[in-house]
Amino acid sequence: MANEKFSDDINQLDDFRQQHTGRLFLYAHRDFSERAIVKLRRLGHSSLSLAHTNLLANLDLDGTRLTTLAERSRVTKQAIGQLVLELEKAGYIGRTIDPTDRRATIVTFTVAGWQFLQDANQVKHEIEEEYRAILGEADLQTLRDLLTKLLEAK
Amino acid sequence: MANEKFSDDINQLDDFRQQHTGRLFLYAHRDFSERAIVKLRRLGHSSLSLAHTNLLANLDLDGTRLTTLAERSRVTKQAIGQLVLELEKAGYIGRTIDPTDRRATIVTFTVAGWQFLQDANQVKHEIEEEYRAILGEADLQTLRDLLTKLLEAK
DNA sequence: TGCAATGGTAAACCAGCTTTACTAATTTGT
DNA sequence: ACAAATTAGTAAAGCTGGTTTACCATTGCA
Repeated sequence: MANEKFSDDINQLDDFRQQHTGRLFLYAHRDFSERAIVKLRRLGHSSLSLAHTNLLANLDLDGTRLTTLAERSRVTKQAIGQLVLELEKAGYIGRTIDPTDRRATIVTFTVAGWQFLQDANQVKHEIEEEYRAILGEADLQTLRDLLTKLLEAK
Repeated sequence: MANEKFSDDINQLDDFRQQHTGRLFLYAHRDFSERAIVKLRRLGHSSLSLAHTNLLANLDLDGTRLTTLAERSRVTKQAIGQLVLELEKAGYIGRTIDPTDRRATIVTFTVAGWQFLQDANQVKHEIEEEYRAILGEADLQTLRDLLTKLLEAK
């Protein structure tokens, strides 16, 4: 069916076939995420993933409000709420009611959570080391800089 | 609670706070995806997104087997099956049984599907033009090259 | 005192897949 | 020639990492 109708356009297909940049971004994220999860599992952190490490990295030592965490992580408070729930189940954080505002929840580290944060940080460094081995120090930095520039221009 | 226990470690937090590369990839993909969906909607293609464009770009003019599409798109045949279903509902593709192998399905363009493919291609070019405006021609190419190198090294 | 703003929760959905488990048709090995 | 393995595809659930819509409880301000 398509043959006769579209044969004039066949030369366009070469252009269509080129992998678009969005697809490269998707695969890159998944690559990083998969590497991270494997490493976290090996360090004994099951059931948690990259998203949780991001939350913990935004937690102050003396505890942080959920809404503040949401702003810092650049996601909705509902999303943070879900991550907090999972981290709480894993025993990595605790919640207390803010005495100065009883609507608010203060999220704090536990000892296990502090260990998770350090392990997550190590994982991050390991993966970036792997990337450095592929691209070299300068090009990894270039990649990060270009992505940052692209996202900040939005 | 955390205050006394972890105060020695406070200097480590600076390192923890650095946005990891995986997060940059995630946001970059979402940025591309959002731009694409907005543009596709404006061209009259509702209910379809980036993933569908990727499938269509791998369709031969005379039709292609579902399994072949999956290999070219680098996803599972289940994933392709889902996309095919949605494209079929939208009237962009048709399916026929392969007469030489009755297990197999041949996926072909419709006229509307061909139009969608051309529109999707235009959208891709528009977004990359927007990125070019931010990074410049050379740096956009560098970004693409670095991502490709990273993914091929896997 | 009343009502909007703020902190948080609940449930459904979106995007783009994968894993697990299966059926039907075809090919291979003996 | 016929059973076993392989291949094409479907079905349903789950995963990663969120968002939107709708809501309740508390607080702040006029």
